[in-house]
Amino acid sequence: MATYELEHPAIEDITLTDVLFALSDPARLEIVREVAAGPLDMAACGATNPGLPKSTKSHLMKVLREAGIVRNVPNGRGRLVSLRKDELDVRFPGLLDSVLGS
Amino acid sequence: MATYELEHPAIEDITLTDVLFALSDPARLEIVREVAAGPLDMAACGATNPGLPKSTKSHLMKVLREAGIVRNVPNGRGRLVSLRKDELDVRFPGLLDSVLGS
DNA sequence: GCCATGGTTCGATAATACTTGAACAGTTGT
DNA sequence: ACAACTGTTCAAGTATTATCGAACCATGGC
Repeated sequence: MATYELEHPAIEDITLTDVLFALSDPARLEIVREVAAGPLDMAACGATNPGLPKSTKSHLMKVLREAGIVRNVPNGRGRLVSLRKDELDVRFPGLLDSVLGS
Repeated sequence: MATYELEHPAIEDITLTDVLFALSDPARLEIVREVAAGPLDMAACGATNPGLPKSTKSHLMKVLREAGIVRNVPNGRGRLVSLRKDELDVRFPGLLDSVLGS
């Protein structure tokens, strides 16, 4: 069947509280930090959490994606994860930089 | 008995994830916005939530206080709530401004 | 001292969120 | 087509958090 894309919220539907909640978990925040440097294969990120079950990692990623923080697109056999930085910087100016800088 | 002060975390014990979590709830974020303008009697804040039971409000305030976002000191018969802005600005530069500005 | 006022704490219940194995779905390579 | 590989979804169990009445505590005024 066709490559299946996951749902991503439109930039205007992203809420501040959902973003803050998604970032309030250490494991998720760590993923965001890793991805902040540039897009990463899903298999590659989460290096700090080696034994993490894949279903758990998938769920963490889902929360980040549904909050509008991360974009997750099919890439070959796996998926490429990237930070929606430009969009977030417009929607919540300075937020990402202050969080990642702390 | 003596005036009872509540526990407040030292600035260096405040964690980013706890702060983000405390701010990720709409009702708590609203309280922070109200207090951002200046210290407020506890009875005065929460104007947007008229029917809120006092035990619930007390709990919301506790989460904000334990996260290190708010200071809560006895004031006459009631309590005065204030934002720990100066401290937070040192610990997490730009964070509060970007959250409150969004 | 006594009462009214303003908040905290406790306890029980409801609602959310997290974790994980197992089953399933797409893609690549042979 | 088949097998290997990645990741998603489902479902069930666990854990954390929210809610709110009732009881309690401290203060101020009388």
